[in-house]
Amino acid sequence: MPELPEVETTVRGIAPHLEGRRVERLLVRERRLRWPIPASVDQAVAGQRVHAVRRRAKYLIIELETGTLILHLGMSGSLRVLNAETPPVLHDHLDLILDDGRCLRLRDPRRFGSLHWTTDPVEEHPLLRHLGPEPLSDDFDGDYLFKASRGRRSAIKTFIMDSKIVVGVGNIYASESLFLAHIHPKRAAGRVGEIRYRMLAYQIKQVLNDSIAAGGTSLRDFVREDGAPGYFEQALRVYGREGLPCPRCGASIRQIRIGQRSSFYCPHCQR
DNA sequence: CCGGACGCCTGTCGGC
DNA sequence: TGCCGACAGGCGTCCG
Repeated sequence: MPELPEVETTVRGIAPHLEGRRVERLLVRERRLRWPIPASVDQAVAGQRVHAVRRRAKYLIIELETGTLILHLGMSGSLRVLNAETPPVLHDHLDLILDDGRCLRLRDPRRFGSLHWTTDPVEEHPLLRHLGPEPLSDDFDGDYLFKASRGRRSAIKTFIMDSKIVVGVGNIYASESLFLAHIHPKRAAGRVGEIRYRMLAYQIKQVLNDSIAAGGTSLRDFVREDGAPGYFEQALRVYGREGLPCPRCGASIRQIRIGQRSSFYCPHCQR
């Protein structure tokens, strides 16, 4: 579900409601997320001031006074800021209850999301330690991708979805950016040239920024912190558009599987 | 080290 | 109408 733009949209939406507030308590209704939430987390966070809310890869980082909450939305998670008295519905697994009568509520039907608490520097957490650069940062560019891809035989789509290479590029934006850069998604990563990688890095930044500006993509259950959907779905060029005409040349968009994931491309524009 | 397959879980949809 | 398999925005783990 949420890729980088959806997580970024969520962070921007919730940060103003959380920063500077105090966490009254953490209310967990379902501990069995991707990893069970230890009961000790509830004790650890109670009473603490929220210093900052930010994003690293697809993780939401909530900095408290003595440590950090690391929240992942998995495939189907979404966060909303609600009055704490609002009755929970099915799959509303936890509330971070604030001192102003509101709460941050996680809904996650598939339970692939997770919540971790750490008192160590967050970048050293096992889940974050080996992550590659942020795609919207200056360390990410075509030269970096070109060097990192030498000798790689995997499909370029799989390559750019590898979080050790670059974070935040999920199944939707991988297809979209490869279309915009005119690269066939099955091309071996090691056989893509420097010029193409410059174009690809540029298009990854472009499509992520455009999606953030539209509030992300709401294919199924993603909603923003206020319950509104994102509007980038209507801007998708190839994802989910099998059989429809390519917006550039009119050829029929194809759907194939690469590494067990659906992939969409234009057979005429992408080689 | 690399690449590919699997599984975690619920909901939805298409075909029969 | 009901059932069943396929599939869905992620990602850690295991195996060759």
